Amino acid sequence: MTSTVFPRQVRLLTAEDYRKVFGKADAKAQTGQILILAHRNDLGYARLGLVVAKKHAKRAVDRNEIKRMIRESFRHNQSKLENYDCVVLSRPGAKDLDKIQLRHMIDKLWTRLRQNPNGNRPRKKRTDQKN
RNA sequence: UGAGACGAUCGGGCAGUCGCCGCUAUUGAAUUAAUCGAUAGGGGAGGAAAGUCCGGGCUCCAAAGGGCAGGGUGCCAGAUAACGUCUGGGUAGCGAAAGCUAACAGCCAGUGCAGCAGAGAGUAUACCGCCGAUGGCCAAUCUUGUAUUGGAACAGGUAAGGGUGAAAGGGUGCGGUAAGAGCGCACCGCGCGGCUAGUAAUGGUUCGUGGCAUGGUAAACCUCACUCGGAGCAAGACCAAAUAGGUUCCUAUUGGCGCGGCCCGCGUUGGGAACGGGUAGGUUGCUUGAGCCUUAGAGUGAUUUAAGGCCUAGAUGAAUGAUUGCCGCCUUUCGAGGUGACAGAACCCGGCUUAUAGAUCGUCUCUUUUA
RNA sequence: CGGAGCGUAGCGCAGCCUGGUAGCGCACUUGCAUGGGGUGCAAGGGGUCGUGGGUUCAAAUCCCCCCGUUCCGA
Repeated sequence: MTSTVFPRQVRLLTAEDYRKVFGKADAKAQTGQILILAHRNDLGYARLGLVVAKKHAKRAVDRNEIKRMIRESFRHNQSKLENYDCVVLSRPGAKDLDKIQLRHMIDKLWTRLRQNPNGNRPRKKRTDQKN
């Protein structure tokens, strides 16, 4: 598989796919603005799903912007992500970042997800798994 | 040139690289279909895509005739598929003008409402004031009377003035009167009628007539005129797994259980088949349309007629992006930085409303200033 | 995407239909009762009625436009 294409198979399409990731996250990485949850699949390649809440970014333009940046970043980094199904969630404050900051942040998060799958810094322990 | 009014258009451009979503053509996976790829070509957010405030198309449901109730609209005429939209005209207000704004029908059909203040708030009223002619009261005078003069303000009259209020029942002047009053007259305003211009709203009038009402509120009930069935593409149509369940038939003279002493039989259960409903999911609806552009004709105009040309997003955990260079524009501390504002299609159109950096074009006005 | 509501004091709600005075409970402040607290009694403060227009003499209330927020419908 080439490293920079983004065809249909690498997206999470059904509610079932999302439920698996939310039900049991094998890895995660986060900052104040972005949270990534991941779950291993049997397909041999990584897939991406997006959740950008209307509450966090009021305007449709902002939501599209965030989703496009994440997708673009995933496209360039997907070969490193093995067979993870990733769901990227926005958090309040995501809309206040400009495009460049957002891009750098996500690029770093992929690396962190791979190197440190259980990934929290100890002081920022968040135990609740709701959503 | 400056200030301003109205209308229209645009909403960075070109090229390269890496991606995403439809379409068309060719082609591959044994073959048809479906599906999944490959290559090439061509397309891919807006003027508001927004708010969902109106109106239609389209779809299903209901009814199929009429009325009531309820909602909406509201100067007149026209445009339109339709409208609460638009155009033209009228009236009123604002502005120096170009122009702009107006839910702009009816409270002389009825019912209601108007707190506080104020004397009085709707077939007017009498607090202060004014008058007190007339009828009474008191005093003086001499002519002794149905007298004259003066006084008080009892009855009474009054709507000029003060005061209250958002609003006090035409205005000004003259006459008139005890004081006043449309009580009378003139002018202005108003109502009704006539004549006249206009399709009409409405305007004009050296015409006649009425003394003068007909106060405000209908985004109060209401009256009048016109109009409206309900829901919405998450509508609707089609295909249809797993699991559970329904109907019908077959199978077992050789299954189990129950009814029974036993057989037949019946019920239930097992196995199989068919049928219909239908969830997850999928397909469709889904983009050729009251479409756009150009020219010509009709009309003051909205708009419309004819001819020719064009095809211009169709996603569905939801595409339309990222990056590099040049040009253009803006800021600048001359190193450089930014690329804009409002904002992202979700069945489709016609409007309205709201948000909006900047740029361009056209028509028109002018109290001032310049030529 | 479509369709319904709701915004009033710090919090939860009345008042709106039928226009003139914004009220109730909890909370808050002060005083009294108690040695002190809780509790009780009495008094008091606090509201651009979400925003901006319009109708009206007068708008929380009637009518429009915006802004939040909640709930429905595969």
